[in-house]
Amino acid sequence: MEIAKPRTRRNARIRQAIIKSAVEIIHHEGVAALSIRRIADAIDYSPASIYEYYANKDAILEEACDEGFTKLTVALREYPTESDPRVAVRECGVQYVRFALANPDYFLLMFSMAGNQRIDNPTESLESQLLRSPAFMVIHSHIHALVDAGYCDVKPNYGIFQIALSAWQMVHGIAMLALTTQRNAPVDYTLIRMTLDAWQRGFAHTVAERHPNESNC
Amino acid sequence: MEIAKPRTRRNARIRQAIIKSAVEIIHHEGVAALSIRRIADAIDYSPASIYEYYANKDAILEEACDEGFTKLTVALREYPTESDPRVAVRECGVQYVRFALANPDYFLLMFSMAGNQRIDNPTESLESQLLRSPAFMVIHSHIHALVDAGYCDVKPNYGIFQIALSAWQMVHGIAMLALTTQRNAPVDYTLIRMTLDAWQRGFAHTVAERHPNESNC
DNA sequence: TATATTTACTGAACGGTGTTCGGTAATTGA
DNA sequence: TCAATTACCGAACACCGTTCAGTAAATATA
Repeated sequence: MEIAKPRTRRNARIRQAIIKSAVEIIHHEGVAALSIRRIADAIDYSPASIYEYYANKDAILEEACDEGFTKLTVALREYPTESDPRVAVRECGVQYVRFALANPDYFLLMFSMAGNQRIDNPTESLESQLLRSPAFMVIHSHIHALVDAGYCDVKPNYGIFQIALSAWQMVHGIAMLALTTQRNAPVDYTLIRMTLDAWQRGFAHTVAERHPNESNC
Repeated sequence: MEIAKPRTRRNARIRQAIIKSAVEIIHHEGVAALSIRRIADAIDYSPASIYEYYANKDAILEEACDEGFTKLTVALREYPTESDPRVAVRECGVQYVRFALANPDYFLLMFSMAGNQRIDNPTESLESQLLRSPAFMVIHSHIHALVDAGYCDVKPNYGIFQIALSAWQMVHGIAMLALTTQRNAPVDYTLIRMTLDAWQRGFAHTVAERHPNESNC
């Protein structure tokens, strides 16, 4: 089993071709245009043959999404870690939004599939799940550097993980609203940077103080 | 044309029944279970008859989404305006997240349709478009009160509108990530309130100052 | 090399979808 | 009462994801 047999490699190549054409169709014609018959056409197979390589359409989409998250991780890593962590955090967020806007249908698909993902361990905490996600870890490590550099305080019940999650929520909201409700409007990255700087300023020094008159639940 | 004719009222009632059953199906069985034949069954008509009242399925979904945004607006208005604006802004955000989590499929549909909405005036600015949206205006007016009370500064190129948009982006990100990637995880509203307070703190007094080493574009 | 066995692939079909269209029944206005 | 409009439906079209029996090809066995 050390060396892959020809059959196994052919198998892998066809699986790859299926995913590749799926991603291309999504990118060029939108996710609505993607069908098993369309993929089969593109790789010169019959529709039924696709099912020799993937259990169903969802399995294909899942694998395409996994690739998408890998690409997203690469994009997030683009800004160097060794620079000013305040800038790194902000530019990492900018990269997130840029990726979303550059691959709108793909990005929307990634996050509409995310809920259907098979849960390997349902009892696993949200925190440990996210800490195994490379894309989230890029944000997390930048936040870590921000805290280490003293630009940001952590509280007992609101630590690096919570701040990183909040950063993800902020940039995800910017990206999603731009994709869904402002698809035609031009994107002003100067404004986005100002927003991200303001977000960051909120976590400087006084993270966990609550405003008065809190209402619970 | 002052008084509606019986035919017109019957027409309106059937249109309403179509939307009502559509919303019910989405709420009880998810958006994937919704079909023209399913709606026709529910209101005791043939599938073809539906097309006497709506041009196609998208027109039905659009009207259902409009209703959803109205319900969202009502939910956002739940917290009183006359209270401390800092708390009002935060609790308005909490209401946004609560609505999303209470109507997951409906909420996701609303924002997946939003991009397909017919644009009455394509040249209209994003700002004036949003200022006509009642749901956004609830957030906007709370931010207005926050600024008026002196808790928050405005800059020439980053005013009330931008702050309100940023607030929407923040709560939308929280809601969407909770719905898509953390659907099984329990939601901690205490943490969400801390996040929203931190967001708000970022806009206190020093909104538009940029961090060093800015990279443009 | 010849044969048995596993693998790869396909055509046709099933039940579902949104949508259209010709025809019929019901309602309306004159 | 009768013509004209409206409401409604059955049947069909073209697509979808998926299954399955059956055939062709590749592999393993002798």
